[in-house]
Amino acid sequence: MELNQLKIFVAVAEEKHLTRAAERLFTSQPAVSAQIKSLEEQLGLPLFERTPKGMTLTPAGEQLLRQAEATLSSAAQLLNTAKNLQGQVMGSLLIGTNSDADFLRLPQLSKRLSERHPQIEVSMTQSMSALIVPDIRKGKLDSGFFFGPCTYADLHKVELEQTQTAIVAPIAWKEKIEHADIEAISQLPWVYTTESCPFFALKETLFENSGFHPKKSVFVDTEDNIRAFIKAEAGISLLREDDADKAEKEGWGCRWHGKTPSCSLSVAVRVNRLQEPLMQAWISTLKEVWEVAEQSQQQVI
Amino acid sequence: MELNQLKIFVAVAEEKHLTRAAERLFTSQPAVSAQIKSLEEQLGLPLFERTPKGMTLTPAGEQLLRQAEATLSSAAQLLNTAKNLQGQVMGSLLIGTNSDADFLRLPQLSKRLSERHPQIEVSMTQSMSALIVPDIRKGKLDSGFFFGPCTYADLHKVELEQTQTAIVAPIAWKEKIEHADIEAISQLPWVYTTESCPFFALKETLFENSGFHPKKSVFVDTEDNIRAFIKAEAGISLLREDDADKAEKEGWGCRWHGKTPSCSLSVAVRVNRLQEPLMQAWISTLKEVWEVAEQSQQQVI
DNA sequence: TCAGCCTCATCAGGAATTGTGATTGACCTG
DNA sequence: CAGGTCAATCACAATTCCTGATGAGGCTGA
Repeated sequence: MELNQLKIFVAVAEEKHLTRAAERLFTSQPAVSAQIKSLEEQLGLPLFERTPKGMTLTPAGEQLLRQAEATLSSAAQLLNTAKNLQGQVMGSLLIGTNSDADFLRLPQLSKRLSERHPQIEVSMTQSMSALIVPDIRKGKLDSGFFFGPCTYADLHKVELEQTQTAIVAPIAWKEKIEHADIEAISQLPWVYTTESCPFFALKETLFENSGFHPKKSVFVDTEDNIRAFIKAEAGISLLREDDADKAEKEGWGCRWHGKTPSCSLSVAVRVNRLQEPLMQAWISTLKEVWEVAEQSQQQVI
Repeated sequence: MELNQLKIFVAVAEEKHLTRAAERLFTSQPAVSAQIKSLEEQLGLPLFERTPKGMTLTPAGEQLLRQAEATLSSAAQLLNTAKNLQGQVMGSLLIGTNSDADFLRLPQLSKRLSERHPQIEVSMTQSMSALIVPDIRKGKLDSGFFFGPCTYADLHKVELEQTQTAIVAPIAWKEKIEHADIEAISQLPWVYTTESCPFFALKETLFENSGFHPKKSVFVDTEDNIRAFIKAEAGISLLREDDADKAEKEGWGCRWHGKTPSCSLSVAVRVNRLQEPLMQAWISTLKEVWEVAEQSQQQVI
C-alpha cells in the first residue's frame, strides 16, 4: 500500500468515476483501474461496486475512505512542516558565560537569535573563563565567553572588546585609596581569585614592575563574591571598569585612579564546527550585537 | 513521497545505520541510501548527518521523524481495520413490517443478525402488506413481510408460515357469537380494512359461499385500530388466530368457533439483489429464526 | 428491439522507477 | 600506516507502472 494508491482511492471515491478521476490525476483510466484493483487485493475486500454509471463505494470502502483521508492528511502535514523547516537553522546551543548577563549582552543576543532563527534553542551556563575554554575544546560546550588570550589552534576566536579593569576598594577606605601610589595599594589586603582566572594574571602584571606583592585576604571563585567581599571591607580587588563605576554609583566602592591593565573579551567555537549553520548563525548574531567588524581573512596590511 | 520511503526513513533513524537498516528491511544498502536521498530531495532538507560511524538525525529530521511515524501508524491502522472488515457483511437493511414485532419475531431477528453480522444496520418500518410489496419492487425497502400471495417474478419470496385467522367479537357479544352460524355472523357490523389488505380478501372468501355480506361499521387501516374498535364494541373482524387467543386471554374479545380461512406470511426480496451478501445474510438469518427448511431447487416429488 | 453510447476491465508493449553487486573514498582505530 | 567500517556511486537487472487500443456489459432513446 502506497500513498499514491490512497490518493487515487480518494479521487475515485470523490468522483465516483474512473475516467474523471484519471483526468483529475493527470493519468489514464487503466492506470487508475489497476491501482484500485491492487489496493482492493491488498486490503482483501472490494472498495467499490462497479456499475455501468461509475464506481460506488461499498460500506467497507466508506469506512476505509475516512482512514485513507486521515493518512493522506498526515502525510501532507509532514510535507508542510518540511517546507517550513527549509532553510531554517535548527539545533541547540550550549554557551558558557564568564560574567554577568547584561555585560555580555546575553539578553540582546538571545532575543536577536530567536528572532532570526526561531528553531535554535539556546542554553547559557555560568562558569569561568578557565573552565569554559577546555569545555569548548572537549565538546561539553558549543561556545563560550572568556577573558584573556587563547592560543589553541582548534578554537576559532572572536574578540569582542578590550575590557578595561580598575582596582576597587570598600567605600570606607576612600581617603586611604584616593591618592595612593602602587606601593600603598600593594599594602592593602587583596581579595584573591583562582590562579587560572585571567584577572589573576592581570593583577600580577600590575605589580610585577613595582616588586611589591599584595597581602592575601580571602579567596573566592566568582565575580559576585569579589564584590561581596569588597562591600564587606575584606579587601580590594581588580574588577571590570564598568563594574567599578557601578560600585561607585551604588555607593559601596571607590576606584583607585592609577593605571590598570586591560584584557580582551572573546568568544570561542571549535574550528571543525565552524561550517555548521548553527555556528554560523551564532557567530554572525554575536558579531551583530557586539558590532564587531567582519574580518575577512584576505585582509592584509 | 511514498509510505515505503517513510518506512525506510524510520528504520534508518532507529538503526542509525544504513547497512543494518537495509538488513532489517530485507534489501540492499544502496537501495536504502537512494531512497533516503530521494526523500531528502523531496523534503528539501537533509534528514541525516553522515558520519563514519553511521547516520545521525539532524534536528529537522528528528522533528519530521515523529510525523513520519504518525503517518505510518495511520496507514497501519487502515490496514488493520481492513483486516477486521474482511468477510464481514456490511450495509444497512430497511425492512417493512406488516404486523406487530413479537409476532414477526423481530426482536430475535435483529438480535441474531447483529450477533452474526455486527456491521449490518437494521431499520424496521411499520407499514401494510399492500404497501410493502410495491416498495420492495421500487427499491424503497430492501425487504419486507407480507400476508397473502405474491406473483411478481422480480421478487424472491420466503414463506414463513400459514397464519390461521379467527373472527373476534367484543366480549359483551359472547352469547350472540358462541353458537352463531355464518348467517348470524354476517348480520353483525364489521370493522373494515382497506380493500388492498390481504385480510379483506380473506373475509370475502369467508362469506362468498353463503351469499351474505356483513354490514360495514367503521373503516380503519391498522391492526391496532381493529383491536381498539372491537374492544369498543363497534363490530367484529378477522384477526390472526394468536391475536384472537390473546383477546380472549385479556378478556376483551371472544372467538367465533366456525371455520375461518388461513393466509401465508412471507418475506420478499428483489431477485436481482439476491446475490448480495447483505441479502444472503438477511435471508439465512430469517430462515434460521423462523425455522424454515432450506428449499433446494432440485427438490422433486 | 436494437444501435449508439457510456461505463470499467483487460491486454501487450514501452517507460520509469527501484533494486543489485561491485567499487570507491572518507574516516576511525590500533 | 594498515585494516576495518561506513555511506556514496555506478552500470545493469528486475520490477513496477503507465499507455493506448480493445472488449464486455448495461443503459437509453428511437
